[in-house]
Amino acid sequence: MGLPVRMAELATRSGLSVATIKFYLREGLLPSGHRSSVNQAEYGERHLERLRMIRALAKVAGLPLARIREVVAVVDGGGSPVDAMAATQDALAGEVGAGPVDSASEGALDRVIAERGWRCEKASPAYGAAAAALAELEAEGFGGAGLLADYAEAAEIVGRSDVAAVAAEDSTARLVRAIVVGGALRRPLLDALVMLAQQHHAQVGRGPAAH
Amino acid sequence: MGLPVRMAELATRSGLSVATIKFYLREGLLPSGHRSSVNQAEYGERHLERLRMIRALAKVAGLPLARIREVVAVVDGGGSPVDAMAATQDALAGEVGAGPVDSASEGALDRVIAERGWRCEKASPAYGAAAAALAELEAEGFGGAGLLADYAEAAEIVGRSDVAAVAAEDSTARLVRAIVVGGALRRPLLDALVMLAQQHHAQVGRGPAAH
DNA sequence: TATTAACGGATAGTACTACTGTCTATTGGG
DNA sequence: CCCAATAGACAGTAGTACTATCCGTTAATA
Repeated sequence: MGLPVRMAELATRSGLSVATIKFYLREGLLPSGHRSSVNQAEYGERHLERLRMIRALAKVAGLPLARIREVVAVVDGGGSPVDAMAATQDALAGEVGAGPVDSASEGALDRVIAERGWRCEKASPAYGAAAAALAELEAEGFGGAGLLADYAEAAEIVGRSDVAAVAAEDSTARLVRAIVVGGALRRPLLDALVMLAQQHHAQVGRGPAAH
Repeated sequence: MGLPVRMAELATRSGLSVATIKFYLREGLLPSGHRSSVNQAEYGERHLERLRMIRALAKVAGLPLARIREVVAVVDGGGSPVDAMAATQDALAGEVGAGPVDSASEGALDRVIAERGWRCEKASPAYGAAAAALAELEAEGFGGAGLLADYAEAAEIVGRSDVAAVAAEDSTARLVRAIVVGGALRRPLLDALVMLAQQHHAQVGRGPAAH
């Protein structure tokens, strides 16, 4: 009943097919098991955890396997927490920064960053993604000034809460894992909660609900 | 210099290839131009706008074309604002609800919804997505009670701001467009701002920056 | 008016991602 | 001793998002 186990049981425990696990091994997402002979290997708790992490990052956070590989490399690599946050944000922000830079929206972004006294990296993909998203919103005609301020207020709450949650971890390994996995998994939660709040405010805006 | 124009100029103005525009026509993402003969059609401002909208939804919001088709159908179809919000949330939430339902995390979600007095649809994909994301977070060991409350607070700010921004629209057509396009494009902005806030709080947490 | 470039429409092909299936040589467990 | 399981290699598949080519027609131009 206890680990370590062989391939077949790893597959049943994880709910994945043997073929898929082999694929993840080939792709460098899952480390090899402990080889006990030329055609036998044993897999432990960490392999099961890793598989759950891969599935969560792929299905919940929607990351492509190439990004997940970068992210698990940081978890495995024993990098610093700062490295872990940078790698996670790189994975989540994607290649967004390549869009056309709109100086007006970048100005608005810089203004709200200055108002809040945020210290953040202008060269980071997160900054590029924010500028690109804001430029696109304004190009489509939705760029209210109050909106950005409200969003920054909400982002401040979430960012503070995230850092506080992560700072409670004791070991560096757990801290790095919390930054990476938490960073990727908290985002869909926030997005879904925003949709629920929209539902509520849309109803309230139309007057009290009919029973 | 003014519109209407023919295919070649629509391509240069939109920055897309003729082949890509033909593909979007085939896929029902872009309505046909006004036919002036059996092999001639003229495209107007709305086609250019539609192309910008498709690119924004695809590249900024990261939606697959099948979702974009649903979304533009609502914009074109003259549905009610409620329909528009439902369709937008369906497109953004995806098929997340299919995950294993964890009753503990669903209880925590219901509790925070009740605390805030939110009126929202438990059958909506947004609720399913929130429950799934929360269950996954707890499965990975990151489920602090304070975190969910903070997230709900942030979501409330954003949801209120979104509804207020959208309510300012005058015509129903513009309102529907604001709900759909705004709903899809504001999300990456919030996500990027959260990452910037994380950067800030991570630095503050480690003491004042070295110059 | 003759020509040619662009047009709409159809079909086929390509690049990429994420698997899935099959084959082979080996070997541990019954 | 034998057979199901294994590691490893490689080919194949399904889905998404285009991209290229061809065809018959026609608008613009020389």
